[in-house]
Parts: sequence; structure tokens; C-alpha cells
Amino acid sequence: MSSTAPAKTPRASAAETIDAGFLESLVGYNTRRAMLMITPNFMQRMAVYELGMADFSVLSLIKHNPGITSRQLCTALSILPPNLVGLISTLDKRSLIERRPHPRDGRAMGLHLRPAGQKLMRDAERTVLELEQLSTANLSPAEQKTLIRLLQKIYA
Amino acid sequence: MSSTAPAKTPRASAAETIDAGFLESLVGYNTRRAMLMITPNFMQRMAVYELGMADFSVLSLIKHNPGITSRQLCTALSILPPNLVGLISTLDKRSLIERRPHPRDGRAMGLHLRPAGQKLMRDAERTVLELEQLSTANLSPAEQKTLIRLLQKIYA
DNA sequence: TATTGTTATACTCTATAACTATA
DNA sequence: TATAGTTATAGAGTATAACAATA
Repeated sequence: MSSTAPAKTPRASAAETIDAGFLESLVGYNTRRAMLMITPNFMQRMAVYELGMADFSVLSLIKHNPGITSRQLCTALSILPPNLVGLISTLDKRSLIERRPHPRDGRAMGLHLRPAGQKLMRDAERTVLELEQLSTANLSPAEQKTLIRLLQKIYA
Repeated sequence: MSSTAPAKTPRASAAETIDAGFLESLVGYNTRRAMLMITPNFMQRMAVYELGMADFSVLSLIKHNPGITSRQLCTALSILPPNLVGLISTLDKRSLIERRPHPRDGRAMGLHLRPAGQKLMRDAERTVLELEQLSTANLSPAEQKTLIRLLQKIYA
């Protein structure tokens, strides 16, 4: 097992005997730690598409809700309108989405995926599902379903 | 265009019928949404102590691990050393913590709560436990325990 | 040579105020 | 008057490079 000589310094164990018991009893702390585990993997695997988490969420909602407005995206994703402008603008410049005049509201723009966005999201969603498998490797399918259900009971 | 609407409510409810089914099937998305629900409540209730989430986590680990070093805090909480400096400095200026020379490492400083920090954390931890009750109001005690266990299986 | 703590810095994310054009 | 989208801006949060003191 350990080919190294037995360590005599107690310093090595001191670093591992941190008592985080109180924090680990809190839903908020554990939720944050789980996010810290998932986020870098997401960023790394989505880098090839040049999509961040917000970009992917926005594109996913546009894909499954053609004609959705910026205002609806903000409400659904808890993004403030000023912070969505840059995201939409970038996706538009990349020709991934298209802004069409809203049929019944002259102020709003209906958002749609362009062909490049359709193709990108087909690949990106597949990659996200692969990432989901890796993130939940320690969970059974039932546990994964339970985890999602309980998280939704927190925020729904 | 079939935007002619002789009917009363053809797609009038479209604003509320956003399909987020794909996102809601992802652990990462649901974890993030749960965080977005918990974080503002935490900030609001901890504002009276002038403590953010990182401050509270740091103070909690110092409280339960007297003499812990900055390096250990960084490892335990996934905080980068340059970003911890300001936190520790502020807590020190507020006389909540004390930096003592480390007994066996001249480079490091052992961190301890000062009396004001002890008192503050007694109140703050009680407040956090109250917040925990509110955040998990829709969960049974068993569900709360299960949620924490499953989250830990994600990041542990 | 490696590690602890630190400074400087930059980039991202998030938040608020105010403007425009439409409703 | 209220709302959708936008601009400008400020504040957190988080990232890397480099340095001095110590191991």
C-alpha cells in the first residue's frame, strides 16, 4: 500500500482533522459545496462550445420555448434584465439566436434558435447529460431522482 | 402568420407556461436554484452581524478548530489564499479573531476567536439554525437528512 | 526547493439607477 | 402610469502571477 516510510510528523494529520461538523449540518453549506464540485466540470466540458452556465440555460429555454422574450428568461432564470442584455447580444453576434419582433408587443423581441444554435444545442445538451452522469456517479438513479425532488422542494 | 386571434385566450398564458423541463432534470441546475433561494435569506438575516457566507464559514471553522491556519481554512472551504487575506484582515480589525504565532511553524499564524467573536458566533449560529428551519420548511426531518446526505455524495 | 501568507491585479457575476419606446 | 429592453456603473466573488519569510 504505502511504500513511503511511516510518517512521524503529527502535522500531516492535523490538516485532515478539521471539524466542519456544524457547517456540514446545514443545507446551504452542503448545497454550495455541491455547486463547487459541479461548476468547474461544467465549465471545462462546455468550454468547447464557448458557453457558460447562464448561456446554456438561456439557449435551452429558447430551444424549448421558441419566441420566448428576454423578460420571460429573466423571470424563469432569476437573471436581472441588465445582466441578460450582454448574454443575448453575444449569442446574437455568434448567430446562435435570432431576435424577431414580437407578434403582439411592439416593445418585446421573440427569441429563436438559428440553425447554428440548433446544432450547437444538440451537442451541448448531449454533453451536459454526460456531465450529469459523472456528477452523480456516486448516486443510484433513485437517489438522483430523490435529490432533484428535494432540491425543488427547497426553491419551488 | 396565424397571429390573428379571434379567440379570447389563444396563447395569452404563454407567458406563464415556460417549459424548463430539460434544465429541471439536471442536478446542477436544481442545486443552483436552491442556492438562489437560500442565499438572499442568509444574507438578510446575517446582515445584523455584518457577516457574509464566507465570513460565517471561516468563523465557524475557527470556533470549532482553535488554532487553525489560513492554509487549512483555504483547503477546507475551497477559498484561494489571496481571497482569504481580506476576510481574515477584516475579522481581525473587528476584534472578532486573534492571530497568534503558530507553535511549530514560524510562517503560519494560528487563528482563535476573541471574546467578541465567541459571543457573535453564539448568536450567529443560532440565527443560522433558525434560517435552516425556514429554508427546509417544506421538508420533513428525514427528507432534510436525506438531502444533506445526497449532496455530500456529490462533493465528498 | 517547497510552503505560508501576502500584494497586486483582472475577470466574472451580480446589483441599482436611469433612460427609450412602446403599452 | 406601467412595462420591455437597454446603458452605465458599482460592488461582490473568484482567478493567476509574483514576492518575502520560513521550512
